[in-house]
Amino acid sequence: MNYGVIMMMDRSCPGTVEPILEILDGKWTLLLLFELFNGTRRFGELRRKLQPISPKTLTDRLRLLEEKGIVTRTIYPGVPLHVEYELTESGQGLQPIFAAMWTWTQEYGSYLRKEPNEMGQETEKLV
Amino acid sequence: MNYGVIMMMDRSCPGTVEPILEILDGKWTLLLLFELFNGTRRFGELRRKLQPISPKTLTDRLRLLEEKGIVTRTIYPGVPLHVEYELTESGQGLQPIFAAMWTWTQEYGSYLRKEPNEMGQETEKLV
DNA sequence: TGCAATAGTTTCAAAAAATGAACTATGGGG
DNA sequence: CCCCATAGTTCATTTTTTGAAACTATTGCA
Repeated sequence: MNYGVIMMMDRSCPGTVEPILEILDGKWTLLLLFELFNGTRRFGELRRKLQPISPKTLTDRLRLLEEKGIVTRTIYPGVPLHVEYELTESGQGLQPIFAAMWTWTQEYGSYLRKEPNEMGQETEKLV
Repeated sequence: MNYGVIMMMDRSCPGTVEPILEILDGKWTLLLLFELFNGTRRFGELRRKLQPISPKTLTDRLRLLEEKGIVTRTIYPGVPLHVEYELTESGQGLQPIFAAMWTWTQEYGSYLRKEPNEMGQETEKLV
């Protein structure tokens, strides 16, 4: 049973990591970040890609990410005006986390199940 | 602008990673997992450590994690009966994700802010 | 028989998040 | 002076999540 890394982080960790879950939280955040990992995006683009997200939810999310310093918002006046959203350095720095999630899914994703006992895994024991 | 890893994962990724966010989602999940990273825990122990979580929320969380194959539940009859929760292999496999979050926080945590413009960071530009 | 200690469940209320529909703002062109 | 396209905002409603309080179940023992 090797808890190496976590042992190092010990108790200070939950508190340390919580702010990040505030960032990743929310129904659409994940898709939104993936969209932005692939480059600068305009409001309308995001709205189309994340269909059927509501414009309110999209602005809520973007404002939160902006507040946390994850994205920048650049306004281009002119007709019609447009606005571009782009990841900051710390926003791009989120990638290793997603990479780790991806690795986990590769390794253990097949263990996932929705129906209890679907794959004959035992998670309940009577001793 | 180096989107290396994500570029590799491309579009398949959001769908691939989503199941994991289902696991990590929820107000208490993070603390709960940290508690279990440090070893086997009984229901009452978890309840005390996560105070003031309600027993309902705790069972909801544990049942979800069990369903997803992240924890096992072992019942020890006898008086008084007790139940132990323990991470499965895939549950322990979540650690690198937390490690990546921890690294992110070390690197960028200081950029985080609650109040708009608190640290003089520019996230809004007019071009 | 009833109490103690464990691990829950049940029911209902409260709070938080997401949605839908309609509306605002901007400014050049017809 | 109205229209177009952009990027939102506002407000009421629905859905989801969380919580609090009280209750159930098990079983050995006094």
